[in-house]
Amino acid sequence: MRIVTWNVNGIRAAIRKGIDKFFDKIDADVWMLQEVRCLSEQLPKDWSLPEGTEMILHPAEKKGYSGVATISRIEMQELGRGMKGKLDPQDSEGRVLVTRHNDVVLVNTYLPSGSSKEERQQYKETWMDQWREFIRPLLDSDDVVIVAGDLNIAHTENDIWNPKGNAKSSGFLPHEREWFSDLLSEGWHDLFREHVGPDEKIFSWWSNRGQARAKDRGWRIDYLLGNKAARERMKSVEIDRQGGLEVSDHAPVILDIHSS
Amino acid sequence: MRIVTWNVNGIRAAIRKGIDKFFDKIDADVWMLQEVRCLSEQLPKDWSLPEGTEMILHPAEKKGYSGVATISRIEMQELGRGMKGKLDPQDSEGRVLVTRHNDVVLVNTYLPSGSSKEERQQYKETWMDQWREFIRPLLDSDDVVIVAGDLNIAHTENDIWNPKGNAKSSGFLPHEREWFSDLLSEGWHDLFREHVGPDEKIFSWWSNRGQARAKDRGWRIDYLLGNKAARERMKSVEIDRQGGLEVSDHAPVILDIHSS
DNA sequence: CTTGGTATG
DNA sequence: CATAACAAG
Repeated sequence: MRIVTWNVNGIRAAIRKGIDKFFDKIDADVWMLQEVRCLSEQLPKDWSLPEGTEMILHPAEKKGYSGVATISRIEMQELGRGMKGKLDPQDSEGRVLVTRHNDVVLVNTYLPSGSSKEERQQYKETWMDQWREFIRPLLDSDDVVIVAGDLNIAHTENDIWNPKGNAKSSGFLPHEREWFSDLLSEGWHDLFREHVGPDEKIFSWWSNRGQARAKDRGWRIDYLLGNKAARERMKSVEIDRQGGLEVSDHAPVILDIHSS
Repeated sequence: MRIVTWNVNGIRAAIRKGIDKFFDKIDADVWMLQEVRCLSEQLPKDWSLPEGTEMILHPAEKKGYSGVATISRIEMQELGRGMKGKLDPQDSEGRVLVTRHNDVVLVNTYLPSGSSKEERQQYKETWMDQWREFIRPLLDSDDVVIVAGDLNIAHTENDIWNPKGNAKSSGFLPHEREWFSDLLSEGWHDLFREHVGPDEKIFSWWSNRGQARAKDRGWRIDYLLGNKAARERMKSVEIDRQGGLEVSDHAPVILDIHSS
């Protein structure tokens, strides 16, 4: 079974740039997309989902902003939207979508960015704490649980091109990195990192400014985190850098798990 | 002496699309541009005016909106901005710029559009009346006086592709057309119309919607109006339809006058 | 630098 | 349908 997370940075732009080619090429069972920036009714009329798939789209209330969607070619059951917490009980920003696909539970997540203003950084941090609480009960499930998406945090110095220069950047602040470490201490597995080992510097996002993409000045902020059952079923994880060139400023992160 | 009026629909876009080619090709002494939608400091750093010319730019206060500019390769003296009336004494929308070029006085005008909402139609009509008062004293000048620009009104049935279907459209309302007739009764000469005669249907603007440009479904709303002295010096007037294809949704209107 | 929304024409 | 500002990332 193949599961992918991808921040598409506007699904309509992604469609124009040929996202379909990647749907075909990567041939996944489930796609968790973030930042779709689109309501269902805004999808181009002449576009259709990959053959045999269905999509659950959970948009933000604000048009053209945020929003996640999960596309599946295996039976999909919606388990919920949002975190039911006090911060944003209706998940008006379209950031969390939970689905079940047989014995696999997926939490498609788009964690807020804090880089625009201090107020949003505060929001991000409150959100982070609430999300950690929200996913905690899933840790001990016997189901394969994968919480994945754009978490807007690079964890280690090997998850960012220039750790020194970004020590004060939102997304690489010491307490954000600690929060991430705590998450792993609780029992979540950073599947890509565990698959490739601690030393690889491989990124999933590159700024559009300057020559960041060409010079591979990126960050790894797109994750697949798994519980014990997921870790045991993991076969391989890779990042398709090509998708981060042609379609989005993020690359798809691809997980293969052994069948049950 | 060659004098041109042209609504460029954003001078920065016009520069990208090759307005310089038209500066060279048409080789005018004075250009009256409307809808420059630009402050001086926003002009591209790598762009320069045609050799030997100077420009007076009178922008709107609101960024990216309206604004007129006059470019001259002969000595130019600024006579004033705005109409000094009560409607908009500072001409905050950048709609009127008066210049002198030896014995020629030019009133570069961008008359408000009324098509967005009724409130703007009211504004347009008040503006029209005030402008007529403003230019009236220039009628009896011994100088050549040319009031020109985008007047946002098609005068006769030969100034619009579909007079029947537009009888209720702002820009072709009966009272707007009457206002135009009154202007001519006062003594202003519609130089293009007097040059080509009453029967020609030649337009200066085409909507960007549909196939209006391809099907020549246009309006003549860009004018050069002259006083008696101007009428006597008139040699020819033509509309360069090519400029309305390659650079703007409006075409340049070109006046040649005999030298004094 | 790019997305998408909006105001204006 | 196009220009340009803007908010957001």
